[in-house]
Amino acid sequence: MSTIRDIARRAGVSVSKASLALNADARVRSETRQRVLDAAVALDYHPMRAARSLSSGRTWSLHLLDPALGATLSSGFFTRFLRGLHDGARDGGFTLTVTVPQDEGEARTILKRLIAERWSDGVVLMNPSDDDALLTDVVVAGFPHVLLGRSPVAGVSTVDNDNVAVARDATEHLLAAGRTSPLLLNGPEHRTFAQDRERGFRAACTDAGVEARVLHVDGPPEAVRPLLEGHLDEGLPLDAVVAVADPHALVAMRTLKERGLNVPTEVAIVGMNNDDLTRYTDPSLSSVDLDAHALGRNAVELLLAAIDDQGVGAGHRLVGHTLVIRESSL
Amino acid sequence: MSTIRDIARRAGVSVSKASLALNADARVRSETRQRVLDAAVALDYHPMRAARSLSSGRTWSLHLLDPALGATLSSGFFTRFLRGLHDGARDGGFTLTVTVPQDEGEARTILKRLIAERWSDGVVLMNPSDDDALLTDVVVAGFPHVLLGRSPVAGVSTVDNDNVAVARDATEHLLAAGRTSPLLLNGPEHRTFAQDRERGFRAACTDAGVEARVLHVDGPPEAVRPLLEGHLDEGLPLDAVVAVADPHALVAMRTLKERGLNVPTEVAIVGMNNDDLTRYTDPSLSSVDLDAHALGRNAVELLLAAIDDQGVGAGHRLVGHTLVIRESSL
DNA sequence: GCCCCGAATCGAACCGGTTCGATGATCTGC
DNA sequence: GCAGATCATCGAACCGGTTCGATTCGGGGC
Repeated sequence: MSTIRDIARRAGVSVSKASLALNADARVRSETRQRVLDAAVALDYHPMRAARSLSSGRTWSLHLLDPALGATLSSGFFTRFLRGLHDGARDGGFTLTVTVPQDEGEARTILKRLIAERWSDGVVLMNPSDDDALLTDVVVAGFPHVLLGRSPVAGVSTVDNDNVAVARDATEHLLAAGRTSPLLLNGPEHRTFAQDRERGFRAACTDAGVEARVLHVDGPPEAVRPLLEGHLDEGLPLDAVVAVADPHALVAMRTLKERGLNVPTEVAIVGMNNDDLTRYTDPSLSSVDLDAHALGRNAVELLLAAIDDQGVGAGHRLVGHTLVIRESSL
Repeated sequence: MSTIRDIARRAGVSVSKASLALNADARVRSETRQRVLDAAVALDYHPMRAARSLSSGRTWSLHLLDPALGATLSSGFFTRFLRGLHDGARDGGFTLTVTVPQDEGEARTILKRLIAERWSDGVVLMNPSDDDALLTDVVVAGFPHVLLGRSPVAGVSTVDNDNVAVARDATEHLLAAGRTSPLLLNGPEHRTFAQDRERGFRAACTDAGVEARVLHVDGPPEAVRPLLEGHLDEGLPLDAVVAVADPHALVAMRTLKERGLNVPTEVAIVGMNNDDLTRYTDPSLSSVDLDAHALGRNAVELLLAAIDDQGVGAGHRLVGHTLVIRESSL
């Protein structure tokens, strides 16, 4: 393993000049710089990360902190988001590190260590639960960060979809085809994304002059079944379902079929997240693609801006979505 | 931010003794150690990662290098594997870093930098393509590593399932129910896992005295459709399908239904990887769970052993699997 | 009472980079 | 031709830990 001192010796310059040359500093003549670079190539020199971090104060790494490891979202969403983060980080010369705490408490401990031990220059927060402590921590510490989703705490940078529009678009698509009794299978009532989606759903229903019905699913996708059966048992009309996530849509589809209702002729369904397998189900599932990759890239952009300029305030980005129409809503 | 010198000063000891105390060295009296620890807590001291790395030569981080980011596997598999890696790393006091090269060439560059810049103590290799260069690199460098899958190159540590048994179990399950015309929808012929699974499939067929038919799918899951249609058009008998991955199974299921064949009564199907959504499809899909979490944990264990004892040779671990029976093979 | 050994302790060196401050050389302008 | 500014250059300090080697101290054995 060669060090910068080896390079300096071979190029016949001092260590300090070698460092400046390698970092393209203007104070070194281009002819000298070339000699240093040649030496570096000849000796297959690579600066040691730890040493560089120690002296420069930059770690050149970003951190993803996700208590659920994307478990509550569709799995395809998580990998695409990760890839988006990664691509952005790489373009900025950064590395991506992932930590998966078991719960919110551990997440806080890890976040504190992460900041105190200075092993990352910034952090991406995913899926924090309703406890705002984590977000408050990061704001108080003034540490570069970005949250996926909408923040209940002020001063937090965020990247998100326009969830109102996401739900409105899905609903309008169903209503435009002449459906008149739509149902929203929504997430837990207290989560902001669920509130936004409900607002979008209701707006579309109002515009079309139809009644909006909403069920809140708290728990695994299987919880959809009894809720939906209850809805049908009450004799309420139903010819369109908007589901907060694809697994919920699939459980709904299955439940409806078992009750003798055909999808999509009698009931049309649209899910969200555009999970990998949606195109292979029977019938294939329409879904709103949230462009997880773009969410990731935008998250990193905000993060890098905060790192470069610590004084910058909280930033916010909204990322576009796409309705992917498949058989379940034809 | 407090440093170890602050701790030493407050505890009234030298910096060196503070360091020893913090690392629980036997040379320091427990009473003195306590004083140091108290000082550390009082000042909320956290040793800076970069400094520790530089002096100790350990980065306390592991690296996952995956050109495909699990894209070729079911998405649920990747996150479970990642979680297994993460849990193992955490128990060993390590951090997990993920890098996602665009292709095999970039993967090699990154691997070389990773080793040269010493930003990880070990690397987990996933999905290297058929090019053996990457594996050869890591063996030549003598760098701690572990490969997910079977290695075509000698001297590589591996973690894998017993793919022969995986396919045999799935096939036996179908044949035990009285099926007599099984078909294996396998992966690319040149991949070792596909070869192993074919062997297991054929073994089970031979034992049961039925003819083994195999189709090789190279490309996206959609490629299953024309292959399977060709098989049916030839008039070949078919009452059982073993698919190399769940998406393939779903495409097969769909194709069969469109040809008027009922699943599972006329044709039973078993997939592999036990993807998240398999339980929500219609009918729900039987699948072999490869215990991705255990694969991850075992990978880390091998890695840590190699890091602690550089002299240790290549290690190999086989992880058990579980057949999850659902409606598609009843 | 003396010597030896081990334990406790500390200062200093070290890891491999970056950056500051001083020095000497070259150039400009009058 | 010389003062003053500009520039290249280098040694040394620094980042914050770990670890080596030397020193001091106390206790046990003869």
